[in-house]
Amino acid sequence: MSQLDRSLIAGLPLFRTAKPEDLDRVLSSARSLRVAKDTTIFEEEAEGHSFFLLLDGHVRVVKTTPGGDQVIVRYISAGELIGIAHAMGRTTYPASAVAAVDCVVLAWPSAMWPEFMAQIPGFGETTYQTVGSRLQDVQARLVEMSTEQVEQRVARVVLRLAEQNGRKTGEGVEIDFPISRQDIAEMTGTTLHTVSRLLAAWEAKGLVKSGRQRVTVVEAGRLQSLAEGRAAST
Amino acid sequence: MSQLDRSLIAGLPLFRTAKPEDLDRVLSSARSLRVAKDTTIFEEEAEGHSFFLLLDGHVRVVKTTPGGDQVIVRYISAGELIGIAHAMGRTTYPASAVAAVDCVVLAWPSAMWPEFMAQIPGFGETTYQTVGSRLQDVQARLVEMSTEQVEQRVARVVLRLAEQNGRKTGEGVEIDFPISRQDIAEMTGTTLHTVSRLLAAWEAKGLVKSGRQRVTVVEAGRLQSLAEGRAAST
DNA sequence: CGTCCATTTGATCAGGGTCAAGACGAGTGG
DNA sequence: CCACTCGTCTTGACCCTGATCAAATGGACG
Repeated sequence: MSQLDRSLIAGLPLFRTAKPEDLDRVLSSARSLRVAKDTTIFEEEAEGHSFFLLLDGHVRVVKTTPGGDQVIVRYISAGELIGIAHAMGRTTYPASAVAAVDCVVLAWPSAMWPEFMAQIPGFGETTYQTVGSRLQDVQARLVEMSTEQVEQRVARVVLRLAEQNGRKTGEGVEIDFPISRQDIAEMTGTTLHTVSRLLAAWEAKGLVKSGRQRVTVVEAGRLQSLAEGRAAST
Repeated sequence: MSQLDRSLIAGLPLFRTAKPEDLDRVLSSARSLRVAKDTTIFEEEAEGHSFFLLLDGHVRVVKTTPGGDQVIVRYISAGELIGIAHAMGRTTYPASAVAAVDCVVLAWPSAMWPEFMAQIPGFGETTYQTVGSRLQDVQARLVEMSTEQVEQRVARVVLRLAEQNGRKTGEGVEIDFPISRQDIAEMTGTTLHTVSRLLAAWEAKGLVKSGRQRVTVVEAGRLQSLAEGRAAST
């Protein structure tokens, strides 16, 4: 159990205003763990004994219905906290977290949450803003689900993922973790069949390139037009 | 501008742990206003100069899309705060608030928010829990929108409204503010036509009673079955 | 009594879900 | 190195839920 290096977390917005000795204290109580692709970090409804900081990788947050349907609530990328149910006065996790790729996370017992809140300058403020912006985000998606056609929703999701987790390649911006048609369907409330058809149609028009668990946005502008409901010309 | 009475807010969870002198301070800086039915309290996107406490009545929180569609994000009932964008680091309101009935609200300038947070014991904690539970709620609705049929969603909304804002009558539990088919449609992502047909069908089966801007749940149990996707027998 | 909404209800139709097969590709074990 | 297998993706056919279009009815309120 060697001491983790301060530089791991020093650059994060979350610890922007923390003092160096705070960082050391935070790290000394952290367990760091490696999480293999497709492994569950924590399960919906389970006792929320820990909270986590994603150091590297991508995690999807998933809710499962009694009927067995899954919905991907959001993707988390490196630098963000996961499992902060505690911050909202919950004792169980409201959703499951699954590694979309091999990940590295830091974990702390939830019992330490109050200590972090009280002792690390800016920590509380930042996390509450995070919760607030997640609320904004989910509300916006609720509106989209209520008012938009499937094609618009899928276009939006693909654009957002490319924006937030994109890697520039020769052909455009590629979503930099493996994402299946099924995953996109679970983010947009449709089926993998419909997603497949849409991506095929877009590819034919040159808007995207895609393959097995891989999507690249080629013409963001025209995809944006689709997302906004104006039919893309040509 | 007479001093407001302490008893107006003394019973609220929000001020549960506040001291009497805090209550007086809070009230002395409050404007109280009467808001007529269908009047807008604040407008989406507008500068968030005030936050509000709903003392009496019901308020609906509405988002409007560029295309002009409206979505009712939630209903607020007496005792809750509205317009707390500030708590989440926003400067503009993320949605509009409209009085569903004649209302009474207290208003404070947003500039006082930090003061409330710092000086009133329990205030910060309670509001953050509120934000947290709204996030939970919206996420749950996102899952429903993604996975359930229209009939289930409408059944759920009617049940929830009756539960949270119900008044017991001779026939069952009546939602105690005027609510149109259009309103229900805007909460469930469907059309007033479909809502009308569903309510008519349910009424024929004795599950509900309804009329102009009025809905009464008669057989909550069987409606619950519908909400959960099991077809209601008979 | 007239006007304005909310509501109802019928007819039509299309977006997209469901069902069914197959093709493709990546990893595995022999 | 190759055959096999399993999971992802594609694509066609069909059909159902619920949106859209259109009109009429009925209360509530001035």
